[in-house]
Amino acid sequence: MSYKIKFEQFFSYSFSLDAVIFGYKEGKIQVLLIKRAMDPFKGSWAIPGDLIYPKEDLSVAASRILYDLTQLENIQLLQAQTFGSPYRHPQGRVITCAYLALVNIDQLNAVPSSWAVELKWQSVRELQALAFDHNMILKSTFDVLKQKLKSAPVCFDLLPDKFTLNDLQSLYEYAFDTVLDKANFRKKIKSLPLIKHNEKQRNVSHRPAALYSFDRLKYQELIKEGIYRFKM
Amino acid sequence: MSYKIKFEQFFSYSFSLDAVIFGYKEGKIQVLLIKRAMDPFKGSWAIPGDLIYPKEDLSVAASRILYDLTQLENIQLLQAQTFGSPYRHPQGRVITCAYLALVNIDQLNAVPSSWAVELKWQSVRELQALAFDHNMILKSTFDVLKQKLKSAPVCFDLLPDKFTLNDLQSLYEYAFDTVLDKANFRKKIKSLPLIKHNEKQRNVSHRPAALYSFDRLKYQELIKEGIYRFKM
DNA sequence: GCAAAAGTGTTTGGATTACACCCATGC
DNA sequence: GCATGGGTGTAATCCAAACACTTTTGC
Repeated sequence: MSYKIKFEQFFSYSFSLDAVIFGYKEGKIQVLLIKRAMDPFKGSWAIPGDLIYPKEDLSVAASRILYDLTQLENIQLLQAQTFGSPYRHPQGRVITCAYLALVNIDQLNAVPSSWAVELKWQSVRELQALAFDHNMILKSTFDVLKQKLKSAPVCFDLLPDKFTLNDLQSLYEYAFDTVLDKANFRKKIKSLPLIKHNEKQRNVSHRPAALYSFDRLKYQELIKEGIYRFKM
Repeated sequence: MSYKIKFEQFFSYSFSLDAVIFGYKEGKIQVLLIKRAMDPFKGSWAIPGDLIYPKEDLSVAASRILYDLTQLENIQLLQAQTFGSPYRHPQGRVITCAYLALVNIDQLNAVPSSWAVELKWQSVRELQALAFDHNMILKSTFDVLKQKLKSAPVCFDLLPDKFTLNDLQSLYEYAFDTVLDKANFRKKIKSLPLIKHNEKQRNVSHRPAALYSFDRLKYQELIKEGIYRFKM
């Protein structure tokens, strides 16, 4: 069988990358959205994303695009699903690959730039209609996040450096839309390398909770020794 | 910031799909490879894959490409990773998305066609150097397969309709490169909806093993009721 | 003292592990 | 009978769930 289409015509696609950035604030997992200054979908909220350059590697492009639109730097991006429905972009065939990252919202300063005129964090369970097929992309990427939360200690990327055990529990409860037993949750995480600080919560009208940090070095050691495997 | 590159120039990529087909034979997980009749990598073994058509959906294209090269039809394909290193294809920028499928080798008849001159099943743990970055693609896709084997009853797609419990155990042992306790393995799978046939193995110089089938309908029911969750 | 949330201990039943043992077939 | 794998039972242990209880803070 031979091609009915000339070889050159195959080179008529475009490829874009979307950076789905997840954070955690006020008990909710939130996603970073930008308001588009250009058509198509001018004025709509969208996941930050743009076309790749000809000689750019995918993950490098994802970082560059995220920086261009939000000024965020040094964020570890992870590949999720690829979307390529022929008519997903009104101006031509654009196949897009979603990347995801988990960040601590308080420790970074996102600023809208390039064609992003505005920027906001929106909780993933209260989303309006987004540009393109971005609702679908978000849903799929959130599923990848949930998978990650079960199998790797990425929850600590979402939390501030110092957090309470109840913060940690609430994060999992929000992510999986369940209620967990406090005592059992604490037993479960006992095997994790956490540092307990002397510091405590302040200005709460109840017993203040202890503050913890995740011991990344110790975690690396445990993994290297092969004794421990994270599982939630 | 504005683009230094004209919009049209972004439409100078090509996009391909690779179909990583896994089977199970002679106690080994095998992958379907084709021998390339064209440059680049003429004569090399490769994962079946080709360029997408302009108006084609990704999964549809993956099925069409698999059919073009191997005559295999009606195979459920599942998206895995996307690979887009700028120089992975010597003739231009080709980003590729890997799909995977699990098949029963004995129940299908793959025939090399189009530019595939030859075809073979090769065990995934004894691979030679493949064309392009296909060794990397295969490794990554095999990881996805292992993930699937843990979380969904896809093992039965690899096995013949009637199989012994030892076949099933050997499959998992090969996939995860471990040795499992027979008695404990059987206890674990007791919760699975298996049909035990009256038939037995033949012409073996030891006690013949009973033959089983996977009860897909019952499995669907169990899942719908939400009582059961597959886990290995 | 009271409300509110932090934090801990105990019991129970089900799953996992290790290991020993019996069974059916061909030769 | 014996070699070869098929197939099962048991006890020890670990783990998860359910739930009750104690502690510390602000007001």
